[in-house]
Amino acid sequence: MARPAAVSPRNAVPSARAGALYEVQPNPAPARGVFMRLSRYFLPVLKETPKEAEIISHQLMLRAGMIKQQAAGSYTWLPLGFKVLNKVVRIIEEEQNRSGAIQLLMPTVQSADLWKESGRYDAYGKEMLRIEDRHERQMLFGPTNEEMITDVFRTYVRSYKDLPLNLYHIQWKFRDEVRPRFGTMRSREFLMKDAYSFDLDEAGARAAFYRMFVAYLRTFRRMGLTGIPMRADTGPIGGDLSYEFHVLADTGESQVYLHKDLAGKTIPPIDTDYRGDLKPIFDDWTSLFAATDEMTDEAGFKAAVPEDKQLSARGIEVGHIFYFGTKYSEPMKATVTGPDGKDVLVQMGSYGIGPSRLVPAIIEAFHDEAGIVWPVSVAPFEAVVINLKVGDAESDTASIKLYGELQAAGIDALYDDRDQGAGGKFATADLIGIPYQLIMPAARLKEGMAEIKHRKSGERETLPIGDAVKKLVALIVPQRLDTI
RNA sequence: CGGGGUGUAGCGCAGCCUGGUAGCGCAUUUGUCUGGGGGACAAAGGGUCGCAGGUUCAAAUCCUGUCACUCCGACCA
Repeated sequence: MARPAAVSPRNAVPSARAGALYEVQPNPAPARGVFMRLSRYFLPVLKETPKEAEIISHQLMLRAGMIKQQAAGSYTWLPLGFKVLNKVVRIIEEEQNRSGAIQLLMPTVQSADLWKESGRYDAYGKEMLRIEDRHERQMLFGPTNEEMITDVFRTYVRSYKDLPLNLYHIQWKFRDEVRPRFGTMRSREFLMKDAYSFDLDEAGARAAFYRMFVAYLRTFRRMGLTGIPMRADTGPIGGDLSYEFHVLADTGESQVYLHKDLAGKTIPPIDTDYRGDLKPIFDDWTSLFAATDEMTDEAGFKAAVPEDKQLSARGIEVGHIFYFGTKYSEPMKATVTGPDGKDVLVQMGSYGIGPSRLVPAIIEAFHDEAGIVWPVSVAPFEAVVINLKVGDAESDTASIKLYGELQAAGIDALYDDRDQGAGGKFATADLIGIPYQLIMPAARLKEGMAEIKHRKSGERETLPIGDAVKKLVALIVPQRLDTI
């Protein structure tokens, strides 16, 4: 958006380039629906819970008509689910772009050759889905893209002046998990945002890491979550630059231990300068203890955190960022010419977020007995107009008018015009988790009154029809969290 | 990959042990009523019982094989 398309990497001046890269970008308007009549929409909700669903998010995603299983660990995203997934993706894109990362798109099916170069073709094991094409060439459905992005990089980038560079894409991946489960929380085919940073030296790589660290804090917060960074295993690379981001939820797959204060910590604001030194923010967050059971144990935790600040919980891993130096640039010979005229191997890092896992993670965090309770920022619809007496001229007219006004006010709204009882409509609205229900009670329309139900609190308020749209806008807009 | 479980109508299930030609609830269709928490009444449609063999006069049911899904464990965004 902000970056001139014609700038050749080769000629780019670092300072000018950095300016373009790290400019704070305005948020594009959220996608709005067209006239969305529920009677004409495709929303196959289920009254009963399919037996295969074990955890609440999986059950609710099936019941709310968000997903349909097609095979073990592989799902169709039905319209409602896809809408949420896209909102999650949009937030990720906004925060990645804001941090200076640049989006591209790499293929899902890759040639085995690249993987042989890095040595991972043999190392990866059965999780990698290997395919043979008609010419009997070895292909694979990508489980990740380090090799490919390194190939892109080495093809075009020659000079240190083109650094720093962070390229990301959001693409479907496939890992042939032995045991997929929990719906899209752990599917074989899954959507992943993976970013890859390229820097001249470790100091640069560290700065790139901090940028992603900050972007991640902001990304999860904007979805209503607190993503807590936890020191993770760095493997053979070593160092301190590997963090997993976990969302706390009872059904989380990992046991996590953390300092209580992390759970309510304020994130870096929208005007955080990504060109500046972000180490203080990193230090601030990482000075408080947080680790998975892979990195610590009960005893270590108790020794590190004062008793009244100890929080032992379950966590869902929703992101992982790490620095791996020259692990791929070395075997794949990705070098740039430094200021001294000598070629150096680029320092790389990679940064993943799983949108298709975030959707169930958000549901794990936000639901009640009646169904999902979406945060506004990722809700499939921000509000639903419930016409309680479809077919009644007065009721229809008033409902359609208000729906139109909501749309005009930029609210992503749904109109429930199904010809059925009130109970069914309420149950559906609650189940699919629309944050605000604008209820049109036939009996009170004559008096010019309507009702707003807050999904989260259950609170209902009756108000003049003329005030309803204004009120909903005032409630919804701040909760989009797109200016925090 | 080791150990269990399950495949019967779109979904949830019964029937299987003790073979006799398939049933319940929800959903769907039509009509009437209803209209503030999955409403009522009436009528209707929908299933080669996962698949392939075998036993038998006869198989959803018994036997063999196979496929799929799923749960527990080891592994993972």
